[in-house]
Amino acid sequence: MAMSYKNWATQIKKGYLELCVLSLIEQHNKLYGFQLIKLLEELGITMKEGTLYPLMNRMTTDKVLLAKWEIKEIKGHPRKFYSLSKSGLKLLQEMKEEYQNMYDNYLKIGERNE
Amino acid sequence: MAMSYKNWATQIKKGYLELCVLSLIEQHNKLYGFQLIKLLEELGITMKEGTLYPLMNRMTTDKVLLAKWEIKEIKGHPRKFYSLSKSGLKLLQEMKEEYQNMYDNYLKIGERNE
DNA sequence: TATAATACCTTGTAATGCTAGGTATATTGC
DNA sequence: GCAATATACCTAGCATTACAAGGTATTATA
Repeated sequence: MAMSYKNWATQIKKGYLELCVLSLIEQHNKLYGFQLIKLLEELGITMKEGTLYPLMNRMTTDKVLLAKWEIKEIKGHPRKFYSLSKSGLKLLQEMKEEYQNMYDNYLKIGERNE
Repeated sequence: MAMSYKNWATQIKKGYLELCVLSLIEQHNKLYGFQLIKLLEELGITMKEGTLYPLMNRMTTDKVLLAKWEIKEIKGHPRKFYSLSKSGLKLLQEMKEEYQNMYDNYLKIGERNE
């Protein structure tokens, strides 16, 4: 048998997670990876490390994000902070519009008479 | 260079298209493939044939959809009509909840004070 | 007799979420 | 002192799927 659509949530997450990550970074100005995972979790959005870190690296390579290591004041593992680049901000605006469009179009399906 | 996120719309479409297709079939009771493409287009949702037909076949194999050929009254190419199975209807309800959840969680990112 | 529209299908490619592992640092409990 | 946990980051490989680009068949139009 194929896979009984247990992975539907996985499918739709592609792209959605990028949108949420960029939105969070926009709101907080800068964030590091582990922090992002925690913040997303608080919002009810699950994102595994194996998903986040490759995503952050891709977006950094593509100059959507700027990355900067920071040594913690006293101790602990260094943190890699991400912030939006100019093109990243522009991309985010486009994503937001597109995402809103998709949601609005979805809602149209249920509409019959008005 | 990687790919400058031209395909973001492609990413997020995974899963979203399944939701829209199932919703449309629910609303119309039964639909055939070509008709679905037209209906989606009217709603502003682009879905290519090379995407739709494999999707319909997957969902039929997985018993989410029931398929039935119909010969047109007089002439023309036969049409394959799809309708929701019992499990398909259940799946759709779950998808709708999940999708709404995702949208609500996304909106939470922007919320600061209330 | 082309061309276009309807209506369905398939092969191959590119892209990515997740599993399951790994490394390193610091704190807490025994 | 030492095991366990938490923090913080990383990677290889797998499974999945939207799309491009091709195809077949039927009917209407120019």
